Amino acid sequence: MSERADVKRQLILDKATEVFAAKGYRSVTMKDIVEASGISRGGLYIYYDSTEEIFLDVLKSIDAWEDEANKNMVAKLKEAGSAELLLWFLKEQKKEILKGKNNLSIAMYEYAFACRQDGKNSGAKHKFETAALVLEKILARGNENGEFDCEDPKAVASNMMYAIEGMKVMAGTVGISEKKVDKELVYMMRQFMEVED
Amino acid sequence: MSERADVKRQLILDKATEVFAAKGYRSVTMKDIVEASGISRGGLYIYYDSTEEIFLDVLKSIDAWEDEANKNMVAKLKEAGSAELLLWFLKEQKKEILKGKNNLSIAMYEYAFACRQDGKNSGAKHKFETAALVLEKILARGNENGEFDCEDPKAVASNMMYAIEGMKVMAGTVGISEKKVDKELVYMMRQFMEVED
Amino acid sequence: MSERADVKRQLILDKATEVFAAKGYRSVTMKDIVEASGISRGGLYIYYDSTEEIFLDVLKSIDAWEDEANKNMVAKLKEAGSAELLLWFLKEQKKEILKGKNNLSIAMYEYAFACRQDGKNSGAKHKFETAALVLEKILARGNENGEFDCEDPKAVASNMMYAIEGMKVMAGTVGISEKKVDKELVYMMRQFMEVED
Amino acid sequence: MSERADVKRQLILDKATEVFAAKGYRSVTMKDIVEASGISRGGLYIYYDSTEEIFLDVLKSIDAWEDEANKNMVAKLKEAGSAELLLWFLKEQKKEILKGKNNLSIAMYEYAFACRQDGKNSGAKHKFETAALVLEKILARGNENGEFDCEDPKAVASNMMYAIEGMKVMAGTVGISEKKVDKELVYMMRQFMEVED
DNA sequence: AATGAATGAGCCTTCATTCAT
DNA sequence: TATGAATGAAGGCTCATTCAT
Repeated sequence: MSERADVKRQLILDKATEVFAAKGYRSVTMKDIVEASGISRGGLYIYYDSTEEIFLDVLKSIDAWEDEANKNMVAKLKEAGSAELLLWFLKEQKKEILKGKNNLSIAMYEYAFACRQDGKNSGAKHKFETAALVLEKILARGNENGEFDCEDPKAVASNMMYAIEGMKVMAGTVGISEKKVDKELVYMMRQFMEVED
Repeated sequence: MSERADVKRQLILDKATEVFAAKGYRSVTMKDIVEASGISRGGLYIYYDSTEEIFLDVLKSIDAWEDEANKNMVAKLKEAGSAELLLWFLKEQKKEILKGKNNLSIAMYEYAFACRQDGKNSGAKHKFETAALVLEKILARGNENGEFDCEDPKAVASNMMYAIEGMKVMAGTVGISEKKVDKELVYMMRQFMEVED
Repeated sequence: MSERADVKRQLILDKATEVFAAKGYRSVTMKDIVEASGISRGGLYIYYDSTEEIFLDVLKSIDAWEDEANKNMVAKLKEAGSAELLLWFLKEQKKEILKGKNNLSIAMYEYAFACRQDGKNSGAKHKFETAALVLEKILARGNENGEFDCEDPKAVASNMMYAIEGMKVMAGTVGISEKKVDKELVYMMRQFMEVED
Repeated sequence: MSERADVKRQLILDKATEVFAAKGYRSVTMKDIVEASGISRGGLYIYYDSTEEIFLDVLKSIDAWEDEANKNMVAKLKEAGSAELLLWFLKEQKKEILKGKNNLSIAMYEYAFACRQDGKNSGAKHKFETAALVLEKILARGNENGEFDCEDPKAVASNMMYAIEGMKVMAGTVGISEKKVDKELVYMMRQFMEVED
């Protein structure tokens, strides 16, 4: 029953995602996931051999989801207004920032840090670069159709993503208010478009 | 006695700092620090009861050092040129970013994340805000004396610090090239001053 | 039904025999046998409840085969020459010795040792004594018809079997060369008959 | 405190020897040895990392003892009578055989079998060959001084050792009576000397 | 103060055995 | 019957922490 197994794996992934969001990467034990997912110790080992394997699968499923979202956004570049797309993009980023102490950023950084020597791919780089690229395309398109005035979309996108990354991390650790996030986003938008307060 | 003890504590702190920079916060064990500092298991417990206690002391010593540096910088605001001070400030930040996979940022985030519920103060917030404040003062002063053209120093400083924070984290995990850092810093400076390539 | 079941049991026994020969007794797990026999975990339990039960059945099937062989040999005592029978007997023993690291001797000893307290019959004693008895009969018959000159066939048979047992064990563990085995067998035969080199 | 450690190691070895003699090699767990030696789980790991390491140390200590005994015996070859030495040698072998179900032979064979592929040295071969060599020297010396009449000491020694090995294994598994052992030993001695019943 | 051996709690992993399908 | 997922007991190992010296 491959389907049955998939359902189980999905259940494990869902619960594990919560655990990683709540505890980070390193301090998560198989026991934590066993308890969160409500299956037995041995049962978990049928599907996954280590927390790392589970974490990588969590990342993969998130990646899949994000790639899909990014693809959709790029597809809409021609039809939709750039400002509209930008707002949607930033809203997503904001949502992720504000998940704050319950998002996966810290876990991802812990993991990336833990295996920085092993040449393992943590996905963090890909995630960052993909988002930057999407943002760059939105800006470039907005330039073309006159919605934005942005000399160097690549540079602006890169800078914005670093700042957003910084906010994610701060949010995940010491916290950040929604108002503060809005302020930052508006500040950044003003560099290439008019924003009312 | 007390002096002797201080010497010992300092030795432990120095070695522990290296360990935390290399391994992050969570995966550091007392054994790691025992081995790094070359004193005995029992000996270490005379001075510190846990890795957390040691880590907090590491943070404290760094804080002290940075507060000193910041105070110096503020003191120089009147005498020195703002551009000069800014360059010095950014050079320090760049240095920290480029320490990359061997800086304490990840450890600090891990710690801040680990104790985000306990209301313990991780120092990360203070560090961030202090740096932002110094930067803001530099910008404001530069505005006053015509070196910079920066409408909202507070907003600019905040944004820059988030981007710098983002770079620190990326540097500590997936890596970042010096060229890239320079590019970002130059981009940010251009918002309020002229920078040659 | 019953026949079908017998076929299955035989399949299991065959594969299990290989497993025990390769891994000994104690370190064989149900999983090993499941994998070797290609049936399911649950399926195996329909036929056998433990590795011990399987092993005992393996022993039984070997015993049955050997008893048959021994019976044949005794039956031929009158018709065939004693020297000829002896050679056949020793050739069989030699074959078993040289199976070396893939024979069941070690597994049998492990099993016998494991249940030496429980009063369970490991079959090892029976196997040894039966072989000794057959050998004794061959020697006695050879004495009668003048082929051998052996004062005490019982003692000789017993001694030979211990030495053969010793060789089996050495073969199964540290290894033994065919030349060495031949030398030993020839040496033993010379005690009661003439053997050319 | 190297001495302190040695005492502890010796205690562990002594208790572990009993455990291996009683349970063989494979089924011995660290827990068994922990319980037998009365120290804590973690404490045992200070001295040994695995049952294999302990077992190898057990073998080493036995080897050392036997090498000493063998050396003594060879040293006495000139002074003492060969028959006397032979009796002493066989008495030792008999003693070992009759330890029966509590000797280390089975454990040694289990170990040798377990690591027959890895090229690890189990010591079983060395033990066997050393004993055979000593026996051969005793026989040769007895030949020289007329106490024995033994054409080929090497062959006789080898054959005897295999038979003795066979008895050890049988004794360790299915058991053997002292009377039976005596009978076998006397039978073997008669091949080269006169023995009264 | 200093040492490092000793302790035991806790996590990892495997495996015999059961059970729903 | 047959399957293989699921369970939980048991053993391996590490590490924070204590304690005799």
